This record gives sequence, structure tokens and C-alpha cells, in this order.
Amino acid sequence: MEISAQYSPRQVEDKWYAYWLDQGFFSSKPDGREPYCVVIPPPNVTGVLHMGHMLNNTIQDVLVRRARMQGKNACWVPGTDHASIATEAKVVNKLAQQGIKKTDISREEFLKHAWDWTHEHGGIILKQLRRLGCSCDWDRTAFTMDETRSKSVIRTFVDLYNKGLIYRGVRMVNWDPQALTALSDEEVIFRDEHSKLYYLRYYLHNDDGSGATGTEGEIIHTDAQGRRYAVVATTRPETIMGDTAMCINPTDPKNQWLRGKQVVVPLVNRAIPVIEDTYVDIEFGTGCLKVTPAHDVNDYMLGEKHKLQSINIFNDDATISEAAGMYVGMSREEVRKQIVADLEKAGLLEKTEDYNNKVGYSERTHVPIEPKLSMQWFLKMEHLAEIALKPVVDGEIKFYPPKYINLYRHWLDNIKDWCISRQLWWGHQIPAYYLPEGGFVVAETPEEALQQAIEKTGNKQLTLSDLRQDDDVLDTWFSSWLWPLSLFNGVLDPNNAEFKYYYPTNDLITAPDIIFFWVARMIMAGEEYQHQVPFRNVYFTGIVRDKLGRKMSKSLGNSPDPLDLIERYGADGVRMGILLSSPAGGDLLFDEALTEQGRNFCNKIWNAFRLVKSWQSSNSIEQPIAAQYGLEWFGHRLNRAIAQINDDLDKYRISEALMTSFKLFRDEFSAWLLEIVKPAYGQPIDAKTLEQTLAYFEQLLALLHPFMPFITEELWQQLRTRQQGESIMVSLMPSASAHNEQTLNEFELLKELVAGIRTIRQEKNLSPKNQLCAKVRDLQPNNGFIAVAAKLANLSAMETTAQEVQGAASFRIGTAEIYVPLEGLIDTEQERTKLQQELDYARRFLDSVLKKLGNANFTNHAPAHVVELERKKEADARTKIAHLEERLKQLE
RNA sequence: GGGAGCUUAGCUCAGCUGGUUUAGAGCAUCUGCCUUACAAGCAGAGGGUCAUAGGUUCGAAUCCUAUAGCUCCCACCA
Repeated sequence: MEISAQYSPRQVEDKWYAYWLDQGFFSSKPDGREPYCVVIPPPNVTGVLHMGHMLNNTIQDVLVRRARMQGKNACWVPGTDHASIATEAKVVNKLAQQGIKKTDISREEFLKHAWDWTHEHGGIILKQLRRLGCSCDWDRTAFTMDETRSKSVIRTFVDLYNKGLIYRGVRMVNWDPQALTALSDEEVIFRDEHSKLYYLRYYLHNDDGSGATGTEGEIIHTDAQGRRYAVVATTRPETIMGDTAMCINPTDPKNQWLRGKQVVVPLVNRAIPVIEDTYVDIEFGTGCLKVTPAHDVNDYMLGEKHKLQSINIFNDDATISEAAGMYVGMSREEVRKQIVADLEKAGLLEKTEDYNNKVGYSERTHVPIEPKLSMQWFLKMEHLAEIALKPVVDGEIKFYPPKYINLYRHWLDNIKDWCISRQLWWGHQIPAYYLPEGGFVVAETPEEALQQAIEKTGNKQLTLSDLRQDDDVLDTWFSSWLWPLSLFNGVLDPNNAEFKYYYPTNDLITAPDIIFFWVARMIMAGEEYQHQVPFRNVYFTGIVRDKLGRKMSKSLGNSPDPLDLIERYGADGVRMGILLSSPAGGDLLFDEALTEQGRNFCNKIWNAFRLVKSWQSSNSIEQPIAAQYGLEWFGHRLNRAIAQINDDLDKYRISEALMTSFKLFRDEFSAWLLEIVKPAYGQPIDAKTLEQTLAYFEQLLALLHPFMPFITEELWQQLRTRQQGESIMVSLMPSASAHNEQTLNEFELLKELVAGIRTIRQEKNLSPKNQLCAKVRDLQPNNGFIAVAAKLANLSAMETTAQEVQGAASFRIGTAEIYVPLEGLIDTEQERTKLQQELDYARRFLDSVLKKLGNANFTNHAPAHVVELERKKEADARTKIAHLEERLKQLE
């Protein structure tokens, strides 16, 4: 049957993925083999595949497939994350489209909608991962809100509470006015913003003229009527309704006259005290700071210290509240504009300056966060940070690249308590139950809570309906941090066999932007509950950018659709494209051209297969000496490459490993070996050569399989007769045996020789069909060498010569000189120029070597082998120069 | 404001504890080729004072110092 000249991935991919599933090759059960376990960074349950996932999961699949082929019991556990805030936002939007407000329905109704949404859109991303070829154990698919994971979360919460690590309290937190929930510090992203610094007039209250001492350095502002005022610089004039003090630095000479005074908040006309605190930076602005304890973290701190009143001028959605007394109901942004205009009109705006500052935005909803005082649950981090630092610093967990160790340490050293409560419904509801008479109990179930409540209050009449469970849910990461533990049910049943077998897992592949959110916290949980790391190695991928280095984003429209790419280039092509553009740890500048390269490589493999498959085997032909020589060489070459690939993969240098495999197949196997063993057109091939070639092909496919699972399976299946149930993915990866450098070096010479003759053909415009003759000097080619050269360069003969050959084109390889007699075709002038150039180069080279050798410091200090090497360079250069000079003389 | 990292060919990057013929790869470019597996291909070629300035050393892309530029992370100066 005719095989197409082009590889068509689609049917091949579907066929083999189904086969793998059917054969249960992805599934893993504990057995006597060494386990190799990876847990997927769970994507958002309702998310769709983007380029970041493609990169991340391709790398995981490469590692997992390789481990499996090394005979390990490989287990890659997939799953999804309930993504509390993101999913809730999506459900709220969807309801809004139906005219339903979240506030109009009950929690139960809302959760029903959310589950419907999850079931409808959930898991799409996992299906997409199958298209990519991911060899996950799908039977183990987990969800951060399924029963086991939920119970694990609740049990952990209760345990930490009982250990005194979880507490509840009123704190200044990051408030997301869009999602209407508190956020952790990690969920706030600071962005540079070009804004303005507004200088406002705060008039002295009941100015009786006292205090103006006229001390040196004092700066007293007075208006046209002689009224004195202080000037306060602020970026947020809309918060003046919440001002409850003005603060100066007691050591600030400029503002001594304000000590003990009261000032009037502009527009608001409320008198506030001037307080003193060294916190205020004398150099900044005017040295006068307005204090709004309800809306700024620092002001809150000042407010606590100086026992100031706190006025919350914002509603939860960041519109102005009744408490502000003015502008009620307006948004933050509107008020800013309005109040600036009003201040200006009232003559209370001294001046405005351009100013760059950082504004915190919600990572999820992208709206500016508002510091807000509220009652929240917190997890104490001091102890957890301590236990999480050690394994990374000690190298029990290795980071790739290692620069992240510093980052990790720095974060843990400066860690603050983790705000774990969210004012959302979609998530794990906090297992705290409030008692009718105040206070609360924390328990895994309502029944246990009731029991505790009765014990605590002594009131035996209490019933379940008297208890009110906390409305809040837990931060999504409070479930993710248990992932490696909870996937094998290690939280609820830490002694179960699976958990004991698979935990700790081996490699974690993740993006660096969640090192704190996730990686650090998993280490904490692992150490706290198992006194054991959750994984041994963490590989941080880069961020996927476009080829111009811009982040991929919806608004830029520069992010390709992964499934569309797979459709156009095949899964293997896309995998290769992604891996090639992904140096370890660096950002990935994705260029579709590399995906094209991947597709082209698939085609290359495909066609190599077509060639080999077309050969008719014959037992009656003797193995040609060229084939024998070529096959022997390739064996060494292959072994060296295997060693290289293994080394690269062991160091997580995945793109290098792929590049080595790529070059091995294309350059060494296809361009050299296949050309050497290829029989003449229509002629059969000797059985021995064919068998050995097939064996090499098979090994190459195995090496490539982790990177390109589909095409390698397809060809592996066709290469030889296979039994049902066999697969390359469960075959053994070839291991490296020793290779002989001598053989490899000799072959490199051969390559140069062949290339040199090809170049001469090109220069002289000689058809490859014309046979040439080569004479070699200072080279002792063996029969195999000669046979291969004759075949690939189409030589009638290769003879050794002790001297100069006239009327020949020539080139040099090392000290050897090769002549191709071309009577009448030699352009003497051109030849002379070329030789002269080579000679100049060689002389310059010799000079540099001689300079080195002439330096007594060098010969005395450098190690013997280095000096020896220089002497060899010298000798070689001299030989070469002698040859060139001789040759030039001949041409004269 | 603090910390980390980067700067090598047009682009993206290797170059490990300083010495392997005066720096390598892939892509891109250029030149030949529709040569009987592959034009999604083959055979070749060009292209770099290793950011800059000093220093250490017999010897520096590699180690040290400074400068410039870029990137990332952290941080409560309004």
C-alpha cells in the first residue's frame, strides 16, 4: 500500500489515545516498582486551555512518559480547582444575564446554580489535555470541592484551629469591592499609576493667632484674609470625609506652629486634632499627613496608636456611604473628580502635581482594592514558615532554576498572617458555628458542633437550628495547599497504602507566579502533617509571551488558540514547538514558526519511515562494508546522544534534550546513516543491515516518544509486527552503553571530507552523477571509511598519496590534505586566492600559539596537558602551513 | 526604597568547577538544487572586538569591582 508523503496527525492521534486509554496504560496502582508521581497544578474547573497550560502540561507529560519508560510506576494525577472567586464571579454574571441578583436568592439556590455551571462547563479543560496527549491517570481525577477534598479541608481547618493557629479577628484587610470579599495579600497586584498629588488646605480651627512663634524654619501658610492653614498632600482627596486627624512629625521644624492645634477638614468643615508621630516623613509633601483610619493601612495603625475615631465612608461596593455625609452613593471615581472640582471652587485646593504611585488591584476582578476594617479568619504563619523554609534551604526540595530559593526565603522571612476567609458562597464553608448567646465552636460536622456547644454552654436544650454556621468560605488556596496530601486521601487516612506508596511525589511543574500562593503553602502543609516534603523537585516554567515578548492576553489578541494549533500542526508538532521555545526557567517567547518546525520534524520522521519501510530484505546479499562501517559508527553516536539526553533531562533541561534528539534523528540518522545504508534504487537490502537499521529506528522512536507521543507510537506499531496490548509508551527506554570517541572523531573527519567534495562539486558546477577521484595525504583511511566516502561523495576511488597532486582542487581537514584531480577545471587564480586566505589564517593562528608558548610564565604555570595541547596546535599548524606553501608554489 | 537576575550572531538561547585548534545551536538570511523517503525537503555559505570600563591570572565570555541598560520579585511614604 502506498504511504502518503505527508504525515496526517489527526486520525493517528485519536486512534492511539483511545488505545492507550483502552489498555489502561495511564492507570497506576501501587506495586513493587519504584513510584514516580506528579500531581497536576489543578486548572480552574470552568477554565479553558491556554498556552500556559500547554507548556506546563507538555513538560509534565514528557517527564511522566519518560519515567514510565524507565520502568517506574508512573502516576500523574489530574484534577481541577473550584476557583472560588473566579467561578463565583462567572456564576454571578450568568445569573445577572437572567435578571437574577445574587442578593435575591438564598445560598442554597446560588450553590445549585454554581454546581450546574460547574457540571456544564467543568472539566472541558481536562478533555483538552487529552488532545495534547497527556498521560494522566484519569480514574483519579479529583476536584478541590469533591467529598474527599472537602472533608480534608474541613478537618485541616479544625485541626489548625485546635492547635491555636487559626484565629478570628478584626483587621485591616484587602477588600475587593467588585467581588465583595476580603483577599489575601498575595491576591493584590500593585501597578504603577500616573496619578496626581493634590495639595489641600486645612485651615486652623478657631484661629486665635497663638502659636505662631516665628521659629526659624517654620512654614506658615496664610490666605488673603490672613487666615492660617496647613497644606496636606494626598493622592486620595475623596477620602477626606473619613479624616479624623492630621499628623505631623514632632521633630519637623516646618510645622511646629501646628502642635496641639485643631484643623478643619476642607469642604467637610469638621475640626480634627493635629497629632504627632515620627511615622510621618518630614521630606514628603509638606510634612502634614491626613489620617483616615478606616481607609488606609498606615492610617489605621496611627488611629490605633492615637485612639482616633474611625469613619467608614465607603459601602462594601466602594460607593460613598451615609457615614460620609456628602456625595452619598457616588462611586470612588466620580467622587474624586467631583471633590477636586468642589475643592478648587472653594479655594481649598492649593495645587496639583503629577505623581507616580502604586495602586493595588484585585488579581481576579482587576478593580482597585480598598483597605477595609473587617472581621476575618486568619492563619498564623510564623510556625508554618519556619518548617517550610528548612527543606528548601537544605536542598531536600530542589528548585529549578535555583534562583527561586532566594525569593522563597525572602517571602517566608517577611510573611504575615494569611487571611483565609472570603465573603463568598462558592467554596468550603468555614466550620465555625455561632451560639445563640454569643461565641462560637469549631467542628467538622454540625452534630459535633452541637455537642461542643452543649458542653461549652451547659445548655442541653440547644438544637442544630440554634447554631448558625459562619457564612464565609475559605480561600481557594486553603484547599490547593493540601493537594498532594489530599489526592491520595492522606489527610483523612494518612496510613492508607496508596498514600504511603506515592507520597512524597517527585516533581512539581508550575509557574513561578504561584510560588507563594501554592508551592510554599504545600510545603507547609506537607511538613505540618507528614513531617515530609510534598515533592522532591520543583520546576518553574516561564511565562508564555508572544514573540515580541509581550504577555499573552485577551485584550492584545496575541494568544493563539491551543486547539486550533493542534488542529493545524498536530499535537506532536505543537508540543515540540512549545518545548523548543522554552529554555528552562526563562520566559517562553512563543513563535508559531517553531510549531511549524515541530510539524516538519514529524514529517521528517514519517518519511524516514517510508524509506526504511520500502526496502526489500534479502538474505542472499552480503552486508556492504559501507553499511557495516556506518552502522557501527551510529551505534556509538546513538549511545553518546542517549547519555547526553539523559543528562539534560535529569537536569530538567528539556528543550536541550529535545534539540539533541531532533539533531540525532535528522542529521545523524537521516542525513548520514540512512544515506549510507540505502540500497540502490529498486535493489533489495541485506537482511543484517535492515535489521540493525530497524533496531536503531526503534530506539530513536523510544527516545522521542516522551516529546512526541503520537507519531512515535504510530510508527513503532508499524515498524515491526506487534501484538495487541503492546505499546511504545510501556516499552523500555534505551539506556546508554559506552561509546568510542575514536570512532566518532574518525567519522567527523569523514563527514568533513564528504562535505568538502560536495562543495567542490558545487563550486565547479559538477553534477553529483559525475564520479570523481580523491587523493588524500596525511590520512590513513580504512576500508569502511573509503567505502562510505565513495558512496556519499560518488567517488570512483580514494587513494593515498605522499605528495602534492597537480591540477586538482584541494581542501584541508586538520593536517590532512584532500585533492580532487580536475584536469582543466581548475581556476588557478581562484585557487591561489583561497589558499592564500587559508595560509594567512593558519599563520595568524600559529603566531598566537607561539606567543603563548614563548611565554615562560605560561609554560611554567599551566598544567602539562594544556601546554601539551598548545604544542600539538603548533605542530599541526606548521604542517598545515608547509602544505599550503608547497601548494601555492605549485600554482605559480 | 530593598532584593534577585539578565546583557554572547538579525531573533531566541547554550557555553558546567577559567585552558579542547583565536566562540556554538535552532530559527531567520543568502546561494545552488523538484538528486528515486521527505521542497513541510536536500547541499552549502555568510554573520559575533561575548553590554562598557577597570582589575585578578601565564591565560577571562567564564572570577572580582564599577558603570549603563533591561527584566522580575518584595515593600504601609501619604
